Amino acid sequence: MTDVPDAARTLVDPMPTAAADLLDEARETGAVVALFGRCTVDYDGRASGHLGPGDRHVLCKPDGTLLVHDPEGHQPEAWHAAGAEREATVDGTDTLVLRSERDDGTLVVRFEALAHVAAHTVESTGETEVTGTEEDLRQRVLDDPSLVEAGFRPLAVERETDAGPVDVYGEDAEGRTVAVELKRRRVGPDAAGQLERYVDALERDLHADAEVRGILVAPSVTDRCRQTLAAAGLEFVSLTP
Amino acid sequence: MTDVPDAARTLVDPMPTAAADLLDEARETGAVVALFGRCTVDYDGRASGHLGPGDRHVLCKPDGTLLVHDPEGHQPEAWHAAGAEREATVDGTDTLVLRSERDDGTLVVRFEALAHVAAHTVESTGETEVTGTEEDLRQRVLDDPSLVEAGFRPLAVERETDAGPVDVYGEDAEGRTVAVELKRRRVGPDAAGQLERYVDALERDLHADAEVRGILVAPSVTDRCRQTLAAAGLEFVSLTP
DNA sequence: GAGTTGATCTCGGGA
DNA sequence: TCCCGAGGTCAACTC
Repeated sequence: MTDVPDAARTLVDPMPTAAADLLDEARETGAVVALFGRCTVDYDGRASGHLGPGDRHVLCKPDGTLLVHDPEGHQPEAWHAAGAEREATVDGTDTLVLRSERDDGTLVVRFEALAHVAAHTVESTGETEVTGTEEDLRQRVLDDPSLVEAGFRPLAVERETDAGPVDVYGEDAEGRTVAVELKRRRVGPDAAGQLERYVDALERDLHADAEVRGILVAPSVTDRCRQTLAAAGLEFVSLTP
Repeated sequence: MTDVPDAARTLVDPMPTAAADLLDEARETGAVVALFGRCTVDYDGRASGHLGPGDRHVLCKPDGTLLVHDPEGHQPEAWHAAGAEREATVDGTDTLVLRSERDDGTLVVRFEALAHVAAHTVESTGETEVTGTEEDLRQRVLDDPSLVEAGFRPLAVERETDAGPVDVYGEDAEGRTVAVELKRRRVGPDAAGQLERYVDALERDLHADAEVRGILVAPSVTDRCRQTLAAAGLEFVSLTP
C-alpha cells in the first residue's frame, strides 16, 4: 500500500473487502472501475426490476454513472445515470454490495462471486467530433435553400410556435409561409405529425386565413407517413444527408 | 497455455500481441472482453466521427456489440451494435487495433497504450423482470376501465389504424368510439399529436360523420400538450402508474 | 428546473 | 424484412 494511488489497479478473484477498498479508493481518485462477476441486481425508482443471478460486467464512472451489462446487446440491463451516490460494502464475508442512490431511486448490485475488478484513473479525455447529424443537414439547407425547392428563403431556424420549434422557417417564391421539418433518416408517421402540429400552430398564430405550407425533408418516408402527410396537406422532399 | 481456456483471464500492461491473442481467444469462447487504455476512435457509417486520444473503457461482447466509454455519462462515446464482425490486429509493434465491421459502417479503435485487458466467459444469464412499464399501465386500465371514465368499455388493444396502432380502443357509455393513448410519464406535445393521428385515421376509416373521442391517459401533461389536445378536441385523464 | 427534440438512438413485436 | 412505438430511454439546449 502506498499513499499515492496507482493510475491503474487490477484485482483477480479478489476478496470482497479488497474490492470494496478499491471502489472507495476510486471514489477519491476519480477512477473508472470495471467489475466482472456473478451478481443479482435490484432497481427501484421510475420503474422497478430484478435481475436474477448471472455473470455480468459492471462499470462505475466517477460521475456516478453505473452500468450493468450482460453478454448481449448495446443497452445496459440496469443502470443509474450520472449524479448517483455510490457505496460499496461487504455483506457477511463473501458478498460485495454496490448500492447506488439517486433522487429518483435506488440500484443495488450484489456480487455472489467476483472474477475481476479493475480501476483506471483517467488523465484526459480526447476531443470528440461527429458529422452527419441533423444539424449538418440543416446547415446544408441553409447554405443552399434550393435543396428544399427553388425560391425557398429561410428566415429563421428553431422558430418557436405554440407547438414547439420549427427546424427551418421561411417563405416560398410566392411569399407563402413555409415550415420545414428535417430528418436525417427515413421517417414514419411521427415526423408527419410533428410537422402537422407546427403548421397548425403557425396558421393559428399568424391569421385564421393564412396559408402555411409544411415540407418534410428526409431521405425517404414510409407509406403510412406519406398517407399522413397527404391527409394533412403536407409535402415531402427527398434529401439524403 | 492450456488447451482449455480459462473462464477468466486478465492482462496488466499487456503487449499488444498478447491482447490481440486474448481477443481472438474470446471470439472462440464467447467471452466478454473489457479493455482500459488510451485510444483514438474512428467511426464511419450512418454518421461519421472521430475521438481524439483519451483514456477510455472498451467493452466487447460476443454478439459483436462494442462500446467505447469515456469517464462520464451513460451513453457510450462510440459504439457498434450487435452483429458486427470484430478483428484485433497489431499495427507496428505497439498499437492494438480493434476493427469492427457492420453492413452500415466501420468502427476502428486504436490503442496507443493498454493498461488492462480482461476476458470473462459467461456461463449463464440471469432472468430479468421489470414492472412499472406502459404495458403494466395498460393492464391496469383493462382490469378497471373506469380508470379512464365511467362506462368505458375496451374492445381491443393495439388496434390497427392507417396511422398506427391505438393503445386501447373501445366505446364510451353512449356507444361512441374511443381511442386511448397511454403514457407512463408526464408527456409533451408529441403524445397529443400521436393521439390526434389515430383519431383522425379512425374517423376516416369508420365514416365521414363518425365521432371518435381521443383520450390521453398519463400522470400529467405540459401546457403545450394541453393546448394541442384542446386544439384537436382531445381529452386528458390523469392516471399515475 | 422544466420543456422540447435529437440520437450513428436501441429494442421488441407484429405484419 | 420493414415498420412502428416504447424506453427506468439519455443528452443537449432553450426558456
